[in-house]
Amino acid sequence: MARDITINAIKRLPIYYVIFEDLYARGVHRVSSSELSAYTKFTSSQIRADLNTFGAEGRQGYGYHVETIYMDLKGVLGLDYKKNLILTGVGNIGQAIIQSREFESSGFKFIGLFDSNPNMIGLSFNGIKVRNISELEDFAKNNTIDIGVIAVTSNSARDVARTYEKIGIKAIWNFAPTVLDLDKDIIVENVPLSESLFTLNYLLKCKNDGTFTSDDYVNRAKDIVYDKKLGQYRESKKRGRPRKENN
Amino acid sequence: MARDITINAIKRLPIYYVIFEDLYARGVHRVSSSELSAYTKFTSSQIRADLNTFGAEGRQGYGYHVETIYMDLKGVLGLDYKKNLILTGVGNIGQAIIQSREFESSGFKFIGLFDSNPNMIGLSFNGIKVRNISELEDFAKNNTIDIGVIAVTSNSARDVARTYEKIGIKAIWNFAPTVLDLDKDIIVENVPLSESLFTLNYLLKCKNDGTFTSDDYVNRAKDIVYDKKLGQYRESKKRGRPRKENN
DNA sequence: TAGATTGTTAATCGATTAACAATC
DNA sequence: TAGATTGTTAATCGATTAACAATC
Repeated sequence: MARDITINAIKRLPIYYVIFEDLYARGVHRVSSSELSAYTKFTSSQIRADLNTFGAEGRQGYGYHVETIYMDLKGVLGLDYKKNLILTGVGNIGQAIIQSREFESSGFKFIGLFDSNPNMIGLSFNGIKVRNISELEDFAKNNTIDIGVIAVTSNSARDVARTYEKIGIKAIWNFAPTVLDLDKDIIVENVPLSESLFTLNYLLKCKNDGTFTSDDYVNRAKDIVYDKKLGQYRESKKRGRPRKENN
Repeated sequence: MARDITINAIKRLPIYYVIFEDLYARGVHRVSSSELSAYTKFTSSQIRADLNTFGAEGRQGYGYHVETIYMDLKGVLGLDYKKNLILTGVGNIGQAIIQSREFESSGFKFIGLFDSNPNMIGLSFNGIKVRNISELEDFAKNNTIDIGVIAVTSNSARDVARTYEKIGIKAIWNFAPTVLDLDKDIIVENVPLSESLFTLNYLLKCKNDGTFTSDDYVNRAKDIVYDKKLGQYRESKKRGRPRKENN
């Protein structure tokens, strides 16, 4: 039976997908939850629970059939059909995304590129011509767009987002460090580059500080909890079923 | 008194920092937890609790003094002193990172760029020459490196990581979609681009599916829980102190 | 002062996990 | 068969949040 699924579990599914894609490409046929645990650092219990959320079936004594689960995950995540993407802002990040081969095998295809810089307009990337952003509305009338990517600088991100909203785009992948204030029914996924760097730096500082005494805390294999009574950071207690007493 | 702090709260601190930086730059002097709630979609309770984790002081009836908290956050996150970065892989993503102005004001400074492509070696970005990656070990002997950035393709990411490990780098910002298997005392922050796109796509699919009936679920202002009894997704119940009964 | 807003507590839900029966 | 590993339950800890006294 399907189990409870939460946003936390949803965010782990792509992680499993990437691993299964790799296993499949390498010709691995079966994998157990404890092997997956080694790859992900999640507990094997959690992995079994997560895979169960979408009805993945393993076999006792065998584990999971890589191809089956890979295809299941493709289906669940919607990576088994074609998605049309457009991108605005053909700068460095934009070009990196367009030219990445990472997304093709999961059905993502760029069909339009836009920029406001006259030097960029007319150039081609991956066989796709860069158009003036003013042509976006017309383009949208003649093409089905599933996802809009924003790869412009912070200043113009809001304008681009509003244009996307106007032409009916319902999903936005945003690389600008800007909070977009859009209609509620538009899904936005931000890629918070600086936040990621700041977190890294903070953990490094804590390590150098001696704020954390175990490397496990820093690597976040374990959760960190500040214990008021101890007056210091400690590994969080395991949630879940308590370990059996040894007598 | 300092409150419990966990990895979840730590990850929110950079979010607050970015907001306070923006408020400060715009000359805003004070901000209340409920205003911050509007920006972040976190509850004002959570914001007050989070700011308390590092001893930030607000004033009743006034809120938080923007400059004070901004400077406090800088100190807490270690963004008030200089960090030396090197980067390997001066491709599109690499160039995007080097040329971003986003990190400078928080003390991050690139001091070395490396690549294995002969066409890149010798070029300069932001006044920094690209060196052959074979020079990295020597470079490390003569320079203090705080953070190593990996912006190469998946194939060579593990090699670069091992070189970083060898020369004693303790913090790695990894853009390659590759799990790095490094010594426990090295902190790795991955930037999982494809996972982010896959999550976006999944939420879009669920929306189109009708799997979620409220836009709030999709935008994740609310947590999503699959309720077995209802047989459908619903908003998760509020944790925390229960609402007072109205009689 | 009156109004606003913090700091903190008390309470609850959900995430997580060890165990183990089931079974391939 | 014997061994391995799943699927699921039962249990617990932590994250979260409404409330409200304190106080600027």
